[in-house]
Amino acid sequence: MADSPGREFSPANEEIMLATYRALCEHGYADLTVKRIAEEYGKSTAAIHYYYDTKEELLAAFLDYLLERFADSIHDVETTDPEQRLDLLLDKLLLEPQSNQDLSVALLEMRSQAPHKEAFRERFQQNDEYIRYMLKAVVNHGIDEGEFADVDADHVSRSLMTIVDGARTRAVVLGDTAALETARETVENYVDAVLR
Amino acid sequence: MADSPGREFSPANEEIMLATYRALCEHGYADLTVKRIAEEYGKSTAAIHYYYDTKEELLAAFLDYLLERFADSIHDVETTDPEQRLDLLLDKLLLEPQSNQDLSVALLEMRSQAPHKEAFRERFQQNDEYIRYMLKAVVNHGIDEGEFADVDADHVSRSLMTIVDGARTRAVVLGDTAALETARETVENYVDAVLR
DNA sequence: CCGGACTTACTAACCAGTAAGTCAAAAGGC
DNA sequence: GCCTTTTGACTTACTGGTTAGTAAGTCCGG
Repeated sequence: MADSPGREFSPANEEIMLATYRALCEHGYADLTVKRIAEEYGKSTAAIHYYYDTKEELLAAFLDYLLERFADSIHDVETTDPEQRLDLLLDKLLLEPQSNQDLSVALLEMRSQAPHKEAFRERFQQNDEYIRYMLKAVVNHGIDEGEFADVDADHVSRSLMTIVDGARTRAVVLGDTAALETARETVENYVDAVLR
Repeated sequence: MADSPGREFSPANEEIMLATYRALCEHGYADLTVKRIAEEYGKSTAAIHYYYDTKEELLAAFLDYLLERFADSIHDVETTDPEQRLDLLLDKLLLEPQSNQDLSVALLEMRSQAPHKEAFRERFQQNDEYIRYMLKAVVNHGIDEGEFADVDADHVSRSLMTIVDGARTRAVVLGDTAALETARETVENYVDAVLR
């Protein structure tokens, strides 16, 4: 699961990913051009096309880069006590995005392109599946230990992700900076009511 | 509150709104051009510019058109019993979008542009405020009648909208056709747990 | 002297918006 | 009731700007 294609990651590649990241935060996805990425990269647009034939290919690679890092940071939650572990996971999902508003904006723009771009859709689906898998695991663990009520872990984790996605969407669309914290409470209420 | 600017709605204007609607559903927001709207309209691009100086102005008018219609359909929920009325409102919010997937896709694309386009942001904010106002009203009504527990109606309505927005986002981004129905259950659980 | 990592210069396509002209129907004068 | 003029609703043709992607050449390290 580490890296899917064989090519990945000369140092130049990593620099292009970082340049794409900066260009994306600065201009948003809708105004993200190869030229702007090249400017952040400090070279010509043809230098970008030397590594990536098309813009689409570059952006697919960038999504891999970004989502893999996010999945890794989720994976690093080490606490094993279900109660505590679920709390930490929800913190990661809901309080992390506050640290980079520009990225959240760009990510929603990219997410909204999923219906039109299969490469995007696949990656967002895979990422969502992975996070829900982690949530299901901790919920089932809690059930086994007798800490949580005997619920449908799949349904609960879908509900949690719905609240997470809703909060992220509202934070971006409405500029509601409190949306994530509010949702952190909502999700706590929900967990209290359903799991305990 | 009926119509804000003075100009609105010669029959030609209405036809352009419908043409924009069709072009948007067919091509998505990212690929929405004046030319494509003109094709749906059956006239030249200059015919569009005869009525709207800029594309931005046209799209702002279109959002007014669309969101006003949606607000009207929410307004038409007539039941007064709080329990039943809340159910009907949530049905409208969560089961309506299933009927037009293409529009849902385009709307999320437009929502994701809110941080970059003030005209969009204002309109989505106003729409959200109106819907939350309706939800708050019914929750407070239920509290007054002794049907609901004495909760913070503002917080509850924000939570409900977070679930609604999350479900819509997931339906579009992940192509999860069951997301809205799943969220309908989630929201029912939440209402049960918090209000009763 | 060869090949990887570029650069400069270009193309073809597309975009929003404009300028100038067309045409039918309404308005106005008598 | 007829002629003329104006005006509203366009069309065709165009502009300047931007885009992703390409072709051909350059330079430097091994």
